[in-house]
Amino acid sequence: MKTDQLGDWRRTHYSIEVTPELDGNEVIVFGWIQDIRDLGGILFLILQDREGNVQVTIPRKKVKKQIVEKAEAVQRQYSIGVKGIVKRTKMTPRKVEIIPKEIRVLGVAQHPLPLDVTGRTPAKIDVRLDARALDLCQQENRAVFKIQHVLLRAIRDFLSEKGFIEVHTPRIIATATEGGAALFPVKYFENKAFLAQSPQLYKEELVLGFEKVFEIGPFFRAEESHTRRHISEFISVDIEQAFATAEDVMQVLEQLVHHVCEDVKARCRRELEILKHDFEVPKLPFKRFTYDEIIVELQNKNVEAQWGEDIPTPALRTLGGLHPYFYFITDWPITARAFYIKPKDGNPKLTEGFDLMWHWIELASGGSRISSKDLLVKRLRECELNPESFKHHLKAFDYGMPPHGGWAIGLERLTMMLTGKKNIREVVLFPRDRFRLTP
RNA sequence: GCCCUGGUAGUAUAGUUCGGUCUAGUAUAGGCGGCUGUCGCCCGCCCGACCCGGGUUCAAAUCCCGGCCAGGGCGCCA
Repeated sequence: MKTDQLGDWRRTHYSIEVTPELDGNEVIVFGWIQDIRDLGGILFLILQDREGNVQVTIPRKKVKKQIVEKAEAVQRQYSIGVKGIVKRTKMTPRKVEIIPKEIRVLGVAQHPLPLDVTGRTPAKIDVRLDARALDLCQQENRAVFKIQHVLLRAIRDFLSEKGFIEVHTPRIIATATEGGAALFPVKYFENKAFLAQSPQLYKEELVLGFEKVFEIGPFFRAEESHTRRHISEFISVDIEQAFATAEDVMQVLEQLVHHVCEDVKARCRRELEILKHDFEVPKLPFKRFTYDEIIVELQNKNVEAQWGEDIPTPALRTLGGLHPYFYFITDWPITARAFYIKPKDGNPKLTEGFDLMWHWIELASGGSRISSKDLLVKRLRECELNPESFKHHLKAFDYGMPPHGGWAIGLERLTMMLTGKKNIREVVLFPRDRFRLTP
């Protein structure tokens, strides 16, 4: 089918801005055909744009032949423009409809479509992700990312207000020796390089010049994980602050979470309604449990949890049942934390590291950092890492490294919490996981 | 990497227990026709599928073996 030119048409209103008060006015709307109901003498087109939808009503005998021809030619998901007169009516849920004066078909769709755009026959996640661009035309799926957008803005506003400066550290790094997660290797001219798994070392170096920094960006982990909460490419929100303790940055974190919950609740009422999801704004301060307290609690429940180890997933699920909201786990054993986390004064078996939990999900982790070069070198060796590989990083500790601390929160996990989605893939536009590299 | 479950039209499902009733049912999408107030419109007709390979059997969507793919869980995971 031949499409029309956009010409001099420009949108005057989004679908939801077409209200009964505009009765009699001429509007131009653009969008996609979501549904067609042809009753014979009268034909209804449901036009959807990113904000919602509006009905275009075509009484066959009362409008020009050109309009009837266009209306009969369109199918679901065609993009069209409609210039028409707004009519107040009792016949539609939104009490308004548009009687077209002209329709322009701007984009055609191949049928059958890979999934039902009305959502009446819901497709499975795998099918949806294969046709993600189309999947995101459904308002429920779009609502997730509108919420994420508001969330990101709230984070930036909050941290900027608190005096943090937004920075960007390299995604391409030289050494794979930070320990922990597996890295993706990349070819870097004649050298081997890796995709960064975190901005940790860089953000620590940056507290020298900037004192308080934050970064929001993607990081990469080549883990074999196959769960609903792991992906290979994820967005991390990181902060690092000079002259601060673990408790100081925990307060920044809980205030941030509180702030974004309030903000999303206030600004995304419609999206939350679409998602049929609600949450309580958490009270401050969040509960704090030491690692020891948690281990005792688990042992009292006869759940297996070895002191000194990370808490196994089944045990975390139990914890989620016992503490069904936000809480911190503090004072982790040194054996379960990264080399740069500061050991606790007076008890070198423990650290000033913490995790922020939401139910059984690890939302964020952070802590005070080691600021003494000698101690950092000692810890590297204990963790069987080669200090030589960290020589550039260690240099920063020769320039007056202050006591500092920070944390990292997984943006997708926070989005899951705010949207009620149970699979992290739902809150990533084009997720990358162990078995998915496209689209 | 390990374990569990699954793979039936474009989509979503029934059928697999215990092989034959399956010429594989249903809904929705798509095609044609009808209908002037629908809003999951309705009515009639049509189109369209058993993941791939091998095996057992008179007979396989159904049982067995191998493969591929997917979902979930575990481990791993700053």
